[in-house]
Amino acid sequence: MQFSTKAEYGLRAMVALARAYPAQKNITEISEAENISAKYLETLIGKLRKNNLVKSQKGKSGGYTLIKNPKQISAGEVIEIMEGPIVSKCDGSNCMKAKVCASSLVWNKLAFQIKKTLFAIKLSELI
Amino acid sequence: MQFSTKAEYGLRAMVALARAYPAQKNITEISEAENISAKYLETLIGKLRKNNLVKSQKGKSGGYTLIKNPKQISAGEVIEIMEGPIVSKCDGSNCMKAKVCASSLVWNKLAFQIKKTLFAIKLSELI
DNA sequence: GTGAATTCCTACCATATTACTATGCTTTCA
DNA sequence: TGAAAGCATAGTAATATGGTAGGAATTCAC
Repeated sequence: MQFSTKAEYGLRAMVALARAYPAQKNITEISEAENISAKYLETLIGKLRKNNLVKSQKGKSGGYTLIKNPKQISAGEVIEIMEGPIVSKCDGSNCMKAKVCASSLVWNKLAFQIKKTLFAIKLSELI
Repeated sequence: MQFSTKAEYGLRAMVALARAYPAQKNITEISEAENISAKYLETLIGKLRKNNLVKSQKGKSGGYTLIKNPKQISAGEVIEIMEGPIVSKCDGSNCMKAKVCASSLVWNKLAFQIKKTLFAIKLSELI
């Protein structure tokens, strides 16, 4: 039940950008400040850009900026983008033979609580 | 952020044993009822035995029984055994260079909520 | 307008994990 | 005594993880 470094790195990069907001930061600055491989971070931050959490400026003196105010971006948004949807299990196909899918109650409760927790945390609180 | 089938299968097996409690069930019975590969389940249930959640009776007419009452066993116990500890991130070694480890707040809050949720659900509620 | 600094794109790669399967031994009861 | 159960260990195909490599495209400072 570990989260991958993708979620962690993505979140840390977003917080770094939140600190600079509304100014921009480039990959080198973020990767050095956060001690994350620059090349890897480059591919990760691409996901955040494609999902409209950050915008980029190309070319010399380019970099990245948050698209929204840090108050409007939640940890849940970031983590879902980096890791995919939260706890989607037991759609029925796995446990059709069991009369009642006993474990679905667990996954549903859990997914609800995780989402509630993560979407309540805004980047502005993490600066 | 998916849970593996190990957690799911382990939980379903435990619920199946809870239904039978205090009688025993064998691998074939559980695997057929839950539609889980018998051989795979055998290795999974071994973990539950080594962690003292179930006891086994060997030999002909053998099988497995819960060691405690279903009211005394939580989903959290089962899932931690099957998947390892819940959300242990950010021990400091990853993010020492950042002045404050911004993401640790997220993982700590999250781990707390996940544990609270999972340890509050008892097998007796899932029957 | 040239060059350096930056992002963007795609492919590759080593390792670990997952979800099994296979084989065979050991134990126990009918 | 033999069949039915659990126990132990190893193998394996597919996928995910956590990167690296190389270079193309863009943009700004000069």
